[in-house]
Amino acid sequence: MASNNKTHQNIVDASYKLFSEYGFDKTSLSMIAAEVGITKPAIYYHFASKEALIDYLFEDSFKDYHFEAYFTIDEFTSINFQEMLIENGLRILLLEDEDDSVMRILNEFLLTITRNENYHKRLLQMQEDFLNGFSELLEKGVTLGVVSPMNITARAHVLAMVFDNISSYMLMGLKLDYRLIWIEAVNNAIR
Amino acid sequence: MASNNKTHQNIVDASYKLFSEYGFDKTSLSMIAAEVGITKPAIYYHFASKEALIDYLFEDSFKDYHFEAYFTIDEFTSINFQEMLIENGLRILLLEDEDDSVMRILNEFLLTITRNENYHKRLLQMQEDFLNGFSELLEKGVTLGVVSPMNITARAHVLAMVFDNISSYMLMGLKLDYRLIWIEAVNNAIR
Amino acid sequence: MASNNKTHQNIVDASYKLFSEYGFDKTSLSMIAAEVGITKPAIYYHFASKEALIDYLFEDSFKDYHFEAYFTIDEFTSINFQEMLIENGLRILLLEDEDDSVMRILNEFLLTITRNENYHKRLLQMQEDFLNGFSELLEKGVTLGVVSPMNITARAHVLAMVFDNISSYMLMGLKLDYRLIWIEAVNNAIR
Amino acid sequence: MASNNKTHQNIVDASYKLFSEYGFDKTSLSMIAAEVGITKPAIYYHFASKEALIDYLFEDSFKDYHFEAYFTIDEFTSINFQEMLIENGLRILLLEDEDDSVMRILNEFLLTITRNENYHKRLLQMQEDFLNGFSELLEKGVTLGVVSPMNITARAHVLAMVFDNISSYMLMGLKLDYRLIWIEAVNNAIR
DNA sequence: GATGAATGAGCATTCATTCAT
DNA sequence: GATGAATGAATGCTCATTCAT
Repeated sequence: MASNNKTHQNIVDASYKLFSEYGFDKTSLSMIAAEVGITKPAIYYHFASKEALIDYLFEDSFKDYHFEAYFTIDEFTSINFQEMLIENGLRILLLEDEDDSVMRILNEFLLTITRNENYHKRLLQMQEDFLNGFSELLEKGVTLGVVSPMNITARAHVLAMVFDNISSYMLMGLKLDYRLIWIEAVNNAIR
Repeated sequence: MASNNKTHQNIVDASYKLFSEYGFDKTSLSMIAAEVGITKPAIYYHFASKEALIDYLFEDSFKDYHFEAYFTIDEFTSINFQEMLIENGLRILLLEDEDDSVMRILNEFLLTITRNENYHKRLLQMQEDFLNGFSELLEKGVTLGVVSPMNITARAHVLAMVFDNISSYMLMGLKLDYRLIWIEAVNNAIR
Repeated sequence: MASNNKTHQNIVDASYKLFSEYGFDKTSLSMIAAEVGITKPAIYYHFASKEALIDYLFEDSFKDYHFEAYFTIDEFTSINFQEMLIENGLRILLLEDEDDSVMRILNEFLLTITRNENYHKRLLQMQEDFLNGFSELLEKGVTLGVVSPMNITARAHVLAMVFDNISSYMLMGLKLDYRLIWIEAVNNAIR
Repeated sequence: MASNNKTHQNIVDASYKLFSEYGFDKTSLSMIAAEVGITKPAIYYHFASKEALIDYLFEDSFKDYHFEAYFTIDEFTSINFQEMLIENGLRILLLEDEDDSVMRILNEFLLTITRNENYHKRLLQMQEDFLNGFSELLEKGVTLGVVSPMNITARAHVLAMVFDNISSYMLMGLKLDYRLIWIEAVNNAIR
């Protein structure tokens, strides 16, 4: 699909940086070309259009954002269940160290999504991946006898919402004790 | 300050509609003028600039979005605490009936915010208003003897996150049992 | 011709100030209205158009700029001729103290003039008024026996040019010994 | 720096023509584009902005307007001094044949200058170049024993003013015997 | 693989002017 | 005498895109 050429990657990198800083609309191909150090038409050699470039970033940025990347469900046992759930979830905090770019652009997509069919479906799937992931996980907990079977779907969803919002709040710069929040949420979920 | 003129309101209405549909950047003043049925310069008679128009919408759309508009803390008693917390919170579901515009534009601001100092501060304050609101509420619950005093801050924050995300998920079109989710979250919080 | 109303004069004053500072094109009626503290359409009550306002200023600002306002030819005698010519001419230096506005706007007209038939004629007349004035003056000097008759036209023109340029150079901010320059020019002219 | 492209020069030529005819403000980029036969954005390929285009013309039009372009001081001797001064100075009359554009635009700058720091300095320098040039020239005349040493600065300045005004008056369309005027001025200066 | 040159479409903004009140 | 509201026309500028080289 993509030419595995250096310029190609430079364009992608510059795009992440600029799109996340200024948004899709306020970032022009000129800006990207300037950042890369090439001319505008050169971008067209690598991407058919601005939209195609954005599409590429969409695929690229979400390819690792799925439930199993965070929660390794197979490793959960009746003994380590609570601990695993807490530790796995706290991986989300690592985003803080990471480059803001991916988070910001992810958010950019979230907005674009409400208007763009293409992305909308894909994002709903992702969101549901997490909702289902937490549901399955809790169900496994029930099977293992470490999670109460009552309202597990609702509890899984609460968990998913908290997990989701931790990254949002971090992105916005709110300084909260996310660690404690997550632990509290987990404890409620498996209680 | 605002002319109490009909055109003024028409511009505001059209702006809500178009901005929420296409976003700030992709909505031009021409589009707004066309929607209202006036000429572009007429907008400038009512708003100094596109930015000023957006600012106006910002103030306008957030003026009723604060904790006390949802949670009437004074009416909470030891007897009705749980029930009130649940019922008050479920008001968020009413957004579903309401015009999407306000929600969408609210989201638009959320994105714009990461890049715009002006809005950023204001939104953080709003977010903190809710975080603090839930904290105070739970503290009152502790005083009333209906809420466990353990980790109340973390629990308040979990509650705030769930509350916050319910509107986001609704906006995205996810069909979940928000009622049950909220009840579950409340029960965990006051347990 | 003009309504002898206060607002009328305020508009004229504001126009002098703003036109001289920003030029005709870059000064809008809005700016003038704002400076006066009235609304734009109010200007139209006093002046039919922007052009009419400028015309008015043109007439107004040049009405006192003619040779006889500086050189009182009748008072020149064989005894005081040189002294009078010097002293009268030095009046031009007083412009320095005066508000820059008039000089600046005069210059603005000078430019506009090359493009506008209306003003062009009028300004040529003014220029010629000075050229002729100096010629007559020197001729009188010849009659009085205090000025050499050779090339008096050319010498009058030299004098006019120096006189003219003194104001230009002052306007531009050049710091020269204009006094000495004028005396030198006069001495050459009547030698 | 400048693309050695034909269009570039066409833009410059059209700009000279139109700016000198209508002034900077009343000449729009559309007009220039139409005159050249290209589209507006094409101008932006060659000049970053309207201001940048004007700057370019400023540099371009003044690059040959300095004292030494008219007066070849080294060739002045005690024998040819008067003759050289006259002949060299009369070169200014050649401007008459030349395209008005340059003179007109030069005048346009003169006005712009009173408001624009950038140009102001540069023009003052040019003016001073001539003032100093004439001073040096007369000083050389003194050294050569062909010019009286009295008030040479004032006399040099008178000369500069006459020289300067000859072009202005020609531009305005005044028909004078500039030849005789200049000769007279020179004779007075070296007398 | 990439550039120079150019274009069509569009945008936010400003301005002189008008007119009913 | 003056204002509120609006307009038509224009302006400088930007952008995504194209295409011959």
